[in-house]
Amino acid sequence: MVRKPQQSRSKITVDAIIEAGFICMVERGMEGTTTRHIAETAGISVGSLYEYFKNKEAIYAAMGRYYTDEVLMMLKSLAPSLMAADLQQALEIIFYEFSSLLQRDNQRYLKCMRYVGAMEYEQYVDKMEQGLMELIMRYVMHHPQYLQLPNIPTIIYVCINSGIFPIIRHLILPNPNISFDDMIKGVTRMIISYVNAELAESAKNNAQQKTTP
Amino acid sequence: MVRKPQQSRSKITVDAIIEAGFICMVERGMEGTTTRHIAETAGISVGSLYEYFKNKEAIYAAMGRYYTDEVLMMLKSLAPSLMAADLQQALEIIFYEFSSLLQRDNQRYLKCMRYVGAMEYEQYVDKMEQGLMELIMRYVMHHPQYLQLPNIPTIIYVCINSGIFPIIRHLILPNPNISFDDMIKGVTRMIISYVNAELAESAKNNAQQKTTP
Amino acid sequence: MVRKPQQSRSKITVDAIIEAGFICMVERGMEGTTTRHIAETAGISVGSLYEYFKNKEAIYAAMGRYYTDEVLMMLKSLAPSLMAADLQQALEIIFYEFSSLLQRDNQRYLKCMRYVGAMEYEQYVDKMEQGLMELIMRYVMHHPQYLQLPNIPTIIYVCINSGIFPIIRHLILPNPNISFDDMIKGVTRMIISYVNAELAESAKNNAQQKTTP
Amino acid sequence: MVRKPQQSRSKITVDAIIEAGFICMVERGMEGTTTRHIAETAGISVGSLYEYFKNKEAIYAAMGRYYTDEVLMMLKSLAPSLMAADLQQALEIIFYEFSSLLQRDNQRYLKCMRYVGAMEYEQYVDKMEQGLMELIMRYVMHHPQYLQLPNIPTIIYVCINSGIFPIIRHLILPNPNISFDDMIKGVTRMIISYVNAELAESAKNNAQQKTTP
DNA sequence: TATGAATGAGCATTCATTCAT
DNA sequence: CATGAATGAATGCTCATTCAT
Repeated sequence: MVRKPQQSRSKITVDAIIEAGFICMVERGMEGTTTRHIAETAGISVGSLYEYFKNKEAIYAAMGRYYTDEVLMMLKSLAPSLMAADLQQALEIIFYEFSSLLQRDNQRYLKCMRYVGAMEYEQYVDKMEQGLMELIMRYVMHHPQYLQLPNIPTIIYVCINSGIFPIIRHLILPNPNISFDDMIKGVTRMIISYVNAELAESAKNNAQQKTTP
Repeated sequence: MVRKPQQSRSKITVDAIIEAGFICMVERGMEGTTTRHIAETAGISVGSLYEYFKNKEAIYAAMGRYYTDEVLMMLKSLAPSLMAADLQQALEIIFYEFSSLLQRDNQRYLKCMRYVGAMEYEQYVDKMEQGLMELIMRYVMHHPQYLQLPNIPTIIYVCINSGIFPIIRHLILPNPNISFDDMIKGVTRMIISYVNAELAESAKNNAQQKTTP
Repeated sequence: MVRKPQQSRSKITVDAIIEAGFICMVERGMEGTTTRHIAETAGISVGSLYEYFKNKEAIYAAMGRYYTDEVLMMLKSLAPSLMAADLQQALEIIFYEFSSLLQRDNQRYLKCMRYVGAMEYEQYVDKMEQGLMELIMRYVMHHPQYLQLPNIPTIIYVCINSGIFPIIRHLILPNPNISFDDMIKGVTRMIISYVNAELAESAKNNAQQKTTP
Repeated sequence: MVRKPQQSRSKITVDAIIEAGFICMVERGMEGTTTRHIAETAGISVGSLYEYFKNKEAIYAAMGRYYTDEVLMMLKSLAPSLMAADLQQALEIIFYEFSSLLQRDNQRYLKCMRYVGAMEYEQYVDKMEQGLMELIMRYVMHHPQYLQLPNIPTIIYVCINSGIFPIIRHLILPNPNISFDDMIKGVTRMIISYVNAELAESAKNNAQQKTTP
């Protein structure tokens, strides 16, 4: 039996550093996290840290990439069941999976979201959005009725952002007047209403176009 | 008519410091902003800075309050025209006014939003949310058809967050495929569809209840 | 009836500042005392403080003079009763009066003694020592048997310092093994033994001198 | 025979910092001594200083311990010759050794004594007093006639403090009328007179007790 | 390749002192 | 005379980064 090639020594250390970065972020916040802490947590020396990362910034960048990859992997693994689901089910699956990803490991990624503003996070958002977009397009292909939708890019953009941010917001700062589940339900209903309304309008316009000429 | 006495020297300096804080935030980001920079920008000495603010933290807090007050004032001044408007107009007014507030003075407030995570921003969010809530409730009173809506708190929460965050997001990181106006249009349509759908369902349920017994 | 001439406005303020200096010293220690605190406590502005004293140093100097004067006044007022007392009584009077002076007003002077090292205290010590010396010489005149003592300056120096410092030390850092009263009693006995021993030796030498020639 | 490994690099640096602390204290007094000065004098950077000491306070504490240890070592090394000496010799040995310790290295320790009031010096005093106490008890054991002394703790306390402080006082502020040697002689004679007087009284009391019953 | 001691620029903050009003 | 806002040098301390071993 052939062993899988072991992760290289180097890869292991890099991962340990990234992991340590997340742990420090959770335990002490961004302001309280120093390179020393990260190195200690990773079980290496500060010197070694700089062997693997040019500077602190680079560690944060790697953490961002790591997070992005996790999201993309999650989307990929979700794809099959999403394809088979109706819109409501699909949305709920995504929302709950995403929120559970954010909360994994002591809310590791959620805690980091507080500080995304301080980083150049355009790159990560881009990649994640692209992944979502792809997934949604595949979903539309599997459910051709949505092909009638006008301005698909706009609709997708609006749905993604109106879906994701309220979730993050509620996880960071829960509102006592409204439970997380209710919020998810609300957001889902909103998106479905929107899509249905656009579909209905599109249908009406099409009918008109056929009648008018 | 007697003029109001000029702003006291003290008030002027405090304002100058807050203004300087925003300017530094715009020019150098949060990490790059030091008390020295703020003092210099405000045209005073470091020593004086500490005459007016206990510490750096206190300056950020004052900036937060200042921003919050601006938002509340904007909402207040908008109230009359909103009451007279239909839902779509009302939403568009709010969204555009808010986005222009965020972009005022070299995107001063927008740039600060990047760092809200690093502060204790619960207090500001609370006050702003409360202001919005009040306004919405007044709107509902003026437009009694919306009183039929079930789960009003949930609906309001979802609409606020699904409306505001996509705007902030697009201002910070515009999407080349979607213009700002299209996004606003989309969000507005989504909210209206949502509200209408909820209204319709509520009407149906009411009808059923009357028929069934 | 003729009023006593009031203290001049200026003298009153100077005294208030010195008083404030002592109060701050008691309440916050030397490190914690700022010119602002002193001015506030004195009920005047910082600006005025500098009208009356060249700088902080000058305030401490004035406090030192004030303390010295108090000691000298105490010695003066004690003189009559001391002259009438025997050595043991005289010593105990001085020791108890001195220790109560140090502890007056929340141990004002005792607290200051902790910091004398930081000041140029030569001048104050000189004046106090001179006052004591004078008093002791008067005592000797009233009690001629002590004129027999050899090396009077040395004996006085030793008695003063061996008497005063242990008192200060015990007041600052009381020793649980030995009460203040026991310590005073011990010091008094020691000095008396010393003086008697020197007297005895002196007498013996004198006798020898008379016999020998 | 194998040489002991050299002092570790770390121990050397720590010692250099303590040494630098004393030098700065001598050259610029407590107020004038900054962490920067200490670091410079020690030939290291401020950063390194804080590798070895948590803060400035900790440096002063180490200096205090260092001084205390020197005193204890001195007492230890003196013990054999003291045991063999009579009381007068023993006292003079201690007084001269102590005064030469205080004056070592540009009066390093003497200069520091000026500021002990500003520190929490109870701990150091405790250890030193304990060392002295032990030594004196051993002396008493070797010279059993002193076991007759009543109130031994009081006598020891008084002798220690009446012996030490006048020495410190004269070293800091010499009295032009009294030479250092004369002062030592005086203090020694005083202590001996005191001890002899107490012994005599104790003997008398014992005699009385035997006769009276 | 790994280490961790060393660096020093930089930060927030204080406070004695000045001076325009 | 009195005020207190303004000053800015100075302080203790941190931490990302380097480099000799």
